[in-house]
Amino acid sequence: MKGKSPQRFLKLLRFFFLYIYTVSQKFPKKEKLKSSKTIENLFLEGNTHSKFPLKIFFLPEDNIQTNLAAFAVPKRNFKSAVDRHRVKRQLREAYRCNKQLLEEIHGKKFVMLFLYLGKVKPQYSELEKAMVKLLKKIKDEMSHDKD
RNA sequence: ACCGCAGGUCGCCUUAUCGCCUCGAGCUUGUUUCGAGGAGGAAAGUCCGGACACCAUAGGGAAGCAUAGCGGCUAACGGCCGUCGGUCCCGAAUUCGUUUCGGGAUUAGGACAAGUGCAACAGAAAGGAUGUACAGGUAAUGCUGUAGUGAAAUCAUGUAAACUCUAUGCGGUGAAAUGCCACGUAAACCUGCGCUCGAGGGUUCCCGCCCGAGCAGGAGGGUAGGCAGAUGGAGCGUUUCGGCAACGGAACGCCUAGAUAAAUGAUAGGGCCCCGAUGUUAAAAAUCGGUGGACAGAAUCCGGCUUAUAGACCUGCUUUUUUU
RNA sequence: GGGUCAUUAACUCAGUUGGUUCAGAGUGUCACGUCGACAACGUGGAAGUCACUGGUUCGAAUCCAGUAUGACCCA
Repeated sequence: MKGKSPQRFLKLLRFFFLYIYTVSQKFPKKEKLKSSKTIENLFLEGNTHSKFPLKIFFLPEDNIQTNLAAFAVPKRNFKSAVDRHRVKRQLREAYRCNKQLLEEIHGKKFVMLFLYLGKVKPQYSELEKAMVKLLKKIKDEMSHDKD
């Protein structure tokens, strides 16, 4: 009984934090980039940034409701489908946890594609670092343009 | 008890937080709340066989492909089971020439007495051609035997995973099939062939049958969304009966992924197992360390085959050691 | 999801259909010659389990089956 109460307190605290900071950490179907036409357009006209082991293609788009994101891992670097899939999932997770960085720029929406360039399976923490760095870079650039 | 072989089963567990997909329910009808479910034995390779769909409710012949002792199982099969023969290994008996019996492994195993091809080297001679040595025999002769060469030597020579023949089976395409809905454009332009004297199509060719006004190429324009197909099935489990077995029948119970730029995850902790080190006479316990926990991710669905696979468990057989 | 091919010396390829005489060419490489020296040229040599594993056969780079790797095609 005595041991339970601090644990409960911590739980509540965590809930509080999550509620305040991450308004929406969800990543439903609607936020996935699916149309092959827009992807082709993205490759043709989009800008790129890279921070090893990630590379991002992005393009501002007007007539969409939310940011759209897609993830890719080349078959050349990972032969096993299981490994490819796993890296993709980790990328998706990293984006999901950090996508609120982009939502602070109001008015502009993006289409983007993350490409994994490494040849070995990554640690999640490295991926997350790279992801944060890239998103911040875009944010800075875009808010600069606005001014 | 240990080692090896064969067959079979399983193939990490659990807690918290944050997510993903499907289905059901609730209402405040929304980027919501609650509940239930969410990868494999190979999902893999795509090597076979089906179901299903469309093309004539699929015809005749040719070509092509596949299979190959015999019998059975099956929706079907190139699969599986049984059995005969061949080859190899082990053991026992034996007249020690080998043969017989038992056990195991393996086997694409029809036909060269229809025709054609090929048969290196060696050898006299490799299929219509000849003849060495020795012995025997004859009226006479490679007429006969042995030796010698070779995988094979006159014996219907060997070879069909050589062409081929025989028997059997196979129409084609493949969920990117097919049907419906929505959106959009160009029913336009150029060249060739054709419109009942028939282009073209029915996915190799010919015949037959059917369809019948477009077809082929060029440049260019539009779209590349949704729903059905599509997840209840040759389904799974238990018991029992028939059968040597593969498998089949009956009864009872169960519902078990359905994505589509493609869900089934991420992070942190605990346990279990494995490896290494410390420890100990030896073992055990304990402690510390490990990007340690195989192979691998459904894509219309089933039945096989093949290949990859850390570790754990079960059954049978063999060998060695100890005890009785 | 479905289909078609390839793999021979360090590199680029013949040979494979039709089996034994069979592993060969060019480039590169090594040695020698030529030259005062180098290039070029000439002569000679080395280098391969014919991708791997089985099977058929007297005999397999070649025939058959499986595996691995690579390439290409189909809306």
